[in-house]
Amino acid sequence: MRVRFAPSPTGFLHVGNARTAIVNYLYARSNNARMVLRIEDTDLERSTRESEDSIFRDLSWLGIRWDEGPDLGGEFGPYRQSERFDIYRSYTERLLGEGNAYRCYCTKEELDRMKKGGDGEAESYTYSGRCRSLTDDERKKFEAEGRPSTVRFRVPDNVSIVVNDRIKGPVEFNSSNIGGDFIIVRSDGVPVFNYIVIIDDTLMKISLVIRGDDHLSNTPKQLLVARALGLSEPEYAHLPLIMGPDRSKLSKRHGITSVEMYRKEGYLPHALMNYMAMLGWASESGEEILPIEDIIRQIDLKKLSKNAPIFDFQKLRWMNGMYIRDYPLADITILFMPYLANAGYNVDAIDRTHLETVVSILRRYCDILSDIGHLAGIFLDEVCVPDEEADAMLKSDDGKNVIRASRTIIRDRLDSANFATGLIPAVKGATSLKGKSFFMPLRAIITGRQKGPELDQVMAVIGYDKCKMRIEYCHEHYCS
RNA sequence: GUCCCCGUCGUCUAGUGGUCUAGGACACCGGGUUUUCAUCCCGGCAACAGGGGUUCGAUCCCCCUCGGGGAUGCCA
Repeated sequence: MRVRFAPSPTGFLHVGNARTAIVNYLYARSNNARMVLRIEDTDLERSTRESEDSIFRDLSWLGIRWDEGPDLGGEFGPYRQSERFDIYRSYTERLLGEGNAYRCYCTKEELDRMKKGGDGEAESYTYSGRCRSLTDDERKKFEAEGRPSTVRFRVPDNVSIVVNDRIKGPVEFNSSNIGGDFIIVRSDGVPVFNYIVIIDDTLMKISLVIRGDDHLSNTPKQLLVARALGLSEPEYAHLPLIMGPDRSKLSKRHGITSVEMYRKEGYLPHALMNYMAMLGWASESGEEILPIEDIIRQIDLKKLSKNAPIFDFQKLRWMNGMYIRDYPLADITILFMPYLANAGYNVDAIDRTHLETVVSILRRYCDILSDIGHLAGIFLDEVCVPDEEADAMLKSDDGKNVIRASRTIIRDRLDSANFATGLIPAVKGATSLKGKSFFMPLRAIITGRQKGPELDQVMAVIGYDKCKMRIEYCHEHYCS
């Protein structure tokens, strides 16, 4: 059994394509199938090697592994369509020779005119078939004029084509309404997708094509080509497209859509894969967060939803947070380090055990790794410059009272051994404040914020010196 | 326009001719824990698109309508 993922390298890996890749991968793992990575780079203008590299990197980051591809080779290569033109050429000659294809000399301008003329219904246009039955003389005349030509596939009349889709069930098309004779080779000699995709799928012995729903309507064209060429036909499974909140195809204007951006913002690959697997599928138990291995064990094409799901950014975020909280502490600490570095901390200089303690407290506040950036200061900064809320609190009478009392007490009555447990009751007694009017100012002094982890926990971690320094800082700024 | 696909809480889904007073999760709202916030725990709100059939009985099967999406490229 063999499956394939066939991206075109014309940009970053989009989450929609990523889901196709993920389902292919999960299916392959679950059925012990080989996974082929094929690069569909026949759009010479838009395809770039950089895109290809970034797609490889993003797939790898997600944890997707393939068995054959441009980077690994394999017995059915080459795996870039741009390196297979000779193969396609021989098929084109056969099609031409057997009358299943013909040269079309219509220019773009002529085609445009045909579209606009007629009924005025540009939308319902199908190629008129003007060049379908050119005489030898007419053909020679066009050639003599030096007219460039495309190659069109001769679509037979009124033939029923049934796609036995593993997700949708049988879908019937009639050859008479798939848009007429379609171009299979451009005037510059480069073959087009709808033509060569089926050649590659059969040559690469793909048994099941799992791809996006947007290809379903094109499948009859591909099947017709296969029949004309006598090629075997793969099975198909068309995945519903992922939608944006407005129910149109998910795109940039809906939010982040590139896998690369999710990686950079601090989503975990397992969380992303788990979420994407849940988009259109449910586990037997109804659990939504489960190890990839369990998903592989349970996944079943028949259980995939036929509805096009809306991508729920919020739920992905939530799920990522769950992963962050469940991760082994030592590992998640390492994953947080680049984000701490990015926020300006010299992570290598910080004791690892201390860092793990900080992370163990702060990860409860993080849905994505980058969230730690604005929280780390509570533990890692020397002094915490109060934010707007904290500033207002510290300017109040209660605020100043607490600052003064804290300063006196930590300087004169406490040391590093007893301050963490002693400061709160001592200052409370000295100010005779209680409840929020006591804790909120103290929190503002120690952390510069009005919310965050429990104060005694913070103090125990930052230590006497840092605590004292922060109190002195506030005294200087608010009481003098 | 034409062809094709799809319609269960706001969202992702479970369910299948009676066990459905339709289950779970996110979001939202309320409560508890936290003298804060978040985490965590408990509770609540909320859906079978509409209309016809078939049937003793339809969310489930069939048809129509409506709604959404995709295709209709010398893009993939």
